[in-house]
Amino acid sequence: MAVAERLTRQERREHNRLKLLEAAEKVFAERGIQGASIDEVAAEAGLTKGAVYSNFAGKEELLLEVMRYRLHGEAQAQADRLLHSGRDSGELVEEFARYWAERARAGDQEAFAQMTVELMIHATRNPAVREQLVDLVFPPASEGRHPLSPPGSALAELPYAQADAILKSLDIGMRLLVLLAPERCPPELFATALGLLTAPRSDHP
Amino acid sequence: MAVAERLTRQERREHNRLKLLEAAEKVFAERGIQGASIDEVAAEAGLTKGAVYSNFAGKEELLLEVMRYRLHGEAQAQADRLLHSGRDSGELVEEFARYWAERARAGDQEAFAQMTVELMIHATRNPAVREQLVDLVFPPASEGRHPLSPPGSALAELPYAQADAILKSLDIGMRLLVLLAPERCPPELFATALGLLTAPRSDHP
DNA sequence: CCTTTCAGATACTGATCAGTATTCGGATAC
DNA sequence: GTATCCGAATACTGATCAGTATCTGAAAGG
Repeated sequence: MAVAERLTRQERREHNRLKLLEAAEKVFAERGIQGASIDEVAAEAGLTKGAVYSNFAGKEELLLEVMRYRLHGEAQAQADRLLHSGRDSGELVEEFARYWAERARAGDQEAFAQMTVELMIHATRNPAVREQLVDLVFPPASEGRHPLSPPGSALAELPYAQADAILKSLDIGMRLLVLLAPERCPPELFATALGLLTAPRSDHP
Repeated sequence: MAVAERLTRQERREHNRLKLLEAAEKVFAERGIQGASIDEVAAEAGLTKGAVYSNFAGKEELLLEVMRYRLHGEAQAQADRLLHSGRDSGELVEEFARYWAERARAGDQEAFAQMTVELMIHATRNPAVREQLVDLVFPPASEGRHPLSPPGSALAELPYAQADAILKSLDIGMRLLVLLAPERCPPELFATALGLLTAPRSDHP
């Protein structure tokens, strides 16, 4: 285990960069964005402040890099795969809801949810950050029907952007309530809410 | 205007306490909970740090007092009146949605929304705060049908607590998205979402 | 009036932290 | 093997801030 690895400079640098990103996610979530210190992030990664400033321009850039790293990471890829598989909409909704609850229960997700919300608030006060975060949260809009709204449901009658914004609101809002009070807002409730939104429309034009 | 008012000690103290609460709300929203300094809150109120520590035990208590003040204040009273007037559920939903959008657009609401979300996150890390905030956000549960879910709607078939949690998730989540990106998530979308949730159920048992 | 009281002002302390300047040591290049 | 380079460690600076200890002036009380 403790075999001193012999790495090239480049390898070592990349390795350290990743360790810093992971440490930052953890520490930012634990302490809050404003409460987290660069020193603590570095220590969590087994490095020092020098490493942080050598790899990132400052706290703010570190923050955004963590978001990018995560959003492009495995978790998001998985959700995307689920969302854009050619699957039937009905079971897709069910599966997505199950997946959501499962991840909400898993601890690893908590850190990210906390950081996301905090970064949103932070972005509200900082136009430069806001712009970048909006691009991350609302990627270039698709057209047509939202993958999570089965044809025939009321949700499916909305333009993509609207359905998307509604679902994202529910997603982020419920994540927050689950974090705050899982006993009042259990993760399974997401499936219920999603069910309501995607229920077949009672059709009188 | 600048007539030096002659007040009793008690009057002056109460007056200053209120000024501090209002200043705190503004500063906490502008700078963030961790970023706001007691000195700045005091200055915003035209007072000094001494006044804050004379009226509140510390930063944390000030924070919670602001929440209580606001939640019991005029705005909330108004919403409650709306919610519990004996009105017909259908127009109640409409009116509530209109009210929601109107307040989301008004600047005064922004500060509170930001503070609420931040305090939620803060509470997540601090059990004592969490407990108090949960009591504020989820007041002693009512029974039966939720006032915002018209009889016959799918939402009305859920227990009060579940309907409540779903609506609160949507509320807080959309507030956050409206704050972050009103151009992607306009306040009117709340009415749309609420309409979906409270649409009459397509009834096959 | 003159004394007491106390809300709030002022002054201070200790701690934390972002960012910078400098140094160090191992990898790289020759 | 020696010189160079550069990523990270270390040391330092200036600023901020929560909380405390002390002081002050005006209202309360006689």
